[in-house]
Amino acid sequence: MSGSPSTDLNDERRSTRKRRAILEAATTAFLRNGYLGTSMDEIAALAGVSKQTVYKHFTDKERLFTEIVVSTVDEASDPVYEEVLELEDSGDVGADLRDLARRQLVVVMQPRLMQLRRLVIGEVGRFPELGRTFYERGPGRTMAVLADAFARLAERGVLQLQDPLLAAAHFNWLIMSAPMNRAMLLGHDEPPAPAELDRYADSGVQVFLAAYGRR
Amino acid sequence: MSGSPSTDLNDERRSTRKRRAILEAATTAFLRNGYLGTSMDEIAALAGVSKQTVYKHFTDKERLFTEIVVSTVDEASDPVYEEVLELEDSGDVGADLRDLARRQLVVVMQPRLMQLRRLVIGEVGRFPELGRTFYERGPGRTMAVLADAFARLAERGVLQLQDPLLAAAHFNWLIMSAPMNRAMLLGHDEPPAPAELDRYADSGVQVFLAAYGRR
Amino acid sequence: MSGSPSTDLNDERRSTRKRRAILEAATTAFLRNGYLGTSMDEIAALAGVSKQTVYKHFTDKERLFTEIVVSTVDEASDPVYEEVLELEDSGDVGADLRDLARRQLVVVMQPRLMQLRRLVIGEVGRFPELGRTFYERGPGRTMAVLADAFARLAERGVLQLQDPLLAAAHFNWLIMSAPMNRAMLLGHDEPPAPAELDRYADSGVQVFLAAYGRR
Amino acid sequence: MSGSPSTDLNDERRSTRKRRAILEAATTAFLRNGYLGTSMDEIAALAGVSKQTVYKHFTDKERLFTEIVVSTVDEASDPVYEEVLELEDSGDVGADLRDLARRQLVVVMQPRLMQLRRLVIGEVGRFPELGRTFYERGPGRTMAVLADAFARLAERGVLQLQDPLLAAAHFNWLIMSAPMNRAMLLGHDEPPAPAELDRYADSGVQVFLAAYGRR
DNA sequence: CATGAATGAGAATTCATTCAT
DNA sequence: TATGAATGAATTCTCATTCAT
Repeated sequence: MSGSPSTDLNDERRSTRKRRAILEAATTAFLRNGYLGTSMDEIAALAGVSKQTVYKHFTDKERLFTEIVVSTVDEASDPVYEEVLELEDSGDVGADLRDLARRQLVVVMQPRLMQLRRLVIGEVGRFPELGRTFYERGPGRTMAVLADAFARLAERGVLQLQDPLLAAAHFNWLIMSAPMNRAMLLGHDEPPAPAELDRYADSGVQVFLAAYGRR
Repeated sequence: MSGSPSTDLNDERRSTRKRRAILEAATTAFLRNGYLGTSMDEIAALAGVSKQTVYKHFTDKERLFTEIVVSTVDEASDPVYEEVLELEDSGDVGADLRDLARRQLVVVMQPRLMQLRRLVIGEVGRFPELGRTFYERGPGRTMAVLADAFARLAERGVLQLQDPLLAAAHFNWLIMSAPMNRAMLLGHDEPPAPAELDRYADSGVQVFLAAYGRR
Repeated sequence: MSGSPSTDLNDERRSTRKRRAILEAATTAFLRNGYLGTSMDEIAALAGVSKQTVYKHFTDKERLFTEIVVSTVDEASDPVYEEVLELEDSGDVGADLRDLARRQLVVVMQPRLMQLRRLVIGEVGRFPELGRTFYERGPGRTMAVLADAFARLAERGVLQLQDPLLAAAHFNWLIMSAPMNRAMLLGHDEPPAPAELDRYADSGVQVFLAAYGRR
Repeated sequence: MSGSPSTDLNDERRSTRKRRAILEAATTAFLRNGYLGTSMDEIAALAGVSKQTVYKHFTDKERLFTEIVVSTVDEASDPVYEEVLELEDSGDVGADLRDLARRQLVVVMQPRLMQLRRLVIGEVGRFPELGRTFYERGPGRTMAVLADAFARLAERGVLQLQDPLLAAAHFNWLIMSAPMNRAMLLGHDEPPAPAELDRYADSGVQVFLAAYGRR
């Protein structure tokens, strides 16, 4: 029963709802127009709240910016990270790695992540810590777990390698650099055709295995 | 003859000198602070000329920006391109490719080029054609000549490959991606230690040859 | 109940009050100094509001300008138009027309209308639609109703005419052109002496009736 | 004889040629874009001379402006004035006046004169003396000679009138006001069709004669 | 004498941030 | 608490006029 819920609860919910609306609006705007290219007015209008409310929640344009960047970095890179964690040894390394590579590429090439990458790179001068954050929670973290996985596979004799981290880097960039650099500079913001991505993934794995596979 | 030089010549020289001063100032400023983060006042002051003079020479902020970007792209990517052209077959492919890779890395990792890359990537939304220009005159061109060179080596049986362009992409990114992505995001704008670069180059070539070298 | 009025109402009133203040300031400034000769700073200062507020209400200098011109045109020409609507046949056409002519002249020669006319004419190149608006809602409309009235008088045999619109034009300009052209070019912005206006009105009507009155 | 003409003469001619070029350019620009809407740069460029040269010849923007306005007023109104001077009594006043009216309308409605009229009217606030000049050398002068002519015709009994100046005003505006007001506000800058002008002229004369012709 | 540059200011417009209601 | 207004400065661009060469 109860009847109308307490005003406090309502307020709290309204507040968090607004907060989320602001975060979404800010993310959209910043990803599209960059830090300087986005105005607080724009964000407030897009979120459907007053500017005051924006400031109440985030004190600062800088603060709002770093907040949305950090949370978008996490949100976008977690799936990539988790893919790697799930890497299993089915007995056919080639198949396993191809599978991993394909899935990773799909996630990494999502428009939102591409835009985020551009945003962070473009603002490295102004916000160096955001670059570091992006690197560490993104490629850095991915390559670190990948290195762990490779080390385990090497112990079992499935791969042959001295430096797991180097191997992880090679794997990572062999697969992603070509499409990513194209997308980054050519502005292909629709995710590339899956078939094309698969080709990149498969040929990358092939090169990787020629160097690191069992002879 | 001789005596004092003609006024016309002086004027012409003064004009081109100023033009160059503006270009340099603009390049410095844009590379450091981005498109929106740079004001025309700043550029004029840095160049030691009046704002009018800037506008007389370049009509527009946009125009000035694209001009400096395009010319910096050329200036910075030409050396990379020429390295590849000079690739010769000394009988030891490994040595040849290592040599090429090392030299390429040094040029590509120059701070100025890194900043330019950041600048262009950060402004792809506002200036898509600059992204295309950068890609085509930069990595695109490099990989195209590299593919040609690889095709020749394959004809002589020195390399084994089906798709020269794919091989070129693999070579290119195997060598450059790791340090470049670090530098791009971590803002290491001093060129990385040569020894470190050499390691990246050598290990990249090793992987490449495992896949594409004669068995 | 009652007590202090609600904030919403206050806001609304404050907002519309400011809006009106801006419109008045803009009208004054534009009428006095023309479109280019008036700055937004000036208008804001004159209205006692901030520049932002001006822009919030009107987006644009152009928009503000056209808005004040259109509304001033209406406000100034409506009385002229209504004079004509009230034209009645008292049995003495001469007296009726003289009366109409005198009253019309007084309204038309008001300083504000003179300045508006100058403003619009001077900006016809930049704002052609304003010229059209002025013509249609001003002399065009007046002459159209006048033509109707004349047609009715002709039906009753009080006037003799073939082309009511032509007769209306003759009436209109016979009465107004002489003083209007003087005022327009000589800048007499104080309304001319009524006695003088009456002479213009009466002699114009006399000529008109010589041509269109019953013989 | 002679050979190459003296440098002095050449200079002088070059100078006057440039002066004329500047005047033409300024006239074009001012008539098209108004006083504030025209920049000295624009004029210099249009005249194909340097800004310095413009200033050497005319000291000031104001001076240049008043100069071109005054000379354009004369150049444009002289023909109107001369038409009236040539008014002769052929025995058929109606024909004579119709002839005069038609010719006057054609001259007065020329685009250049329309633009000049707009320009002067629009700038009356800034340059009141130009308004006066325009009035005096334009309609004022025309009506003055017209009044003289009418006085002579009245002496010979061809017209009946008390106040020649008033009759002249009536004649003048009866004929010109309708098309001129349309053109002034509707921006018809191509001269109206001659047939249409003739209708205005003829009907105006008809009304005039009904009032001032011999009974 | 004429060209390019400089000056110094002022235009329109926008912004981040803070009051007042 | 949230809205409209204000602040105060900055930005791009343009202008009339004057030096210097």
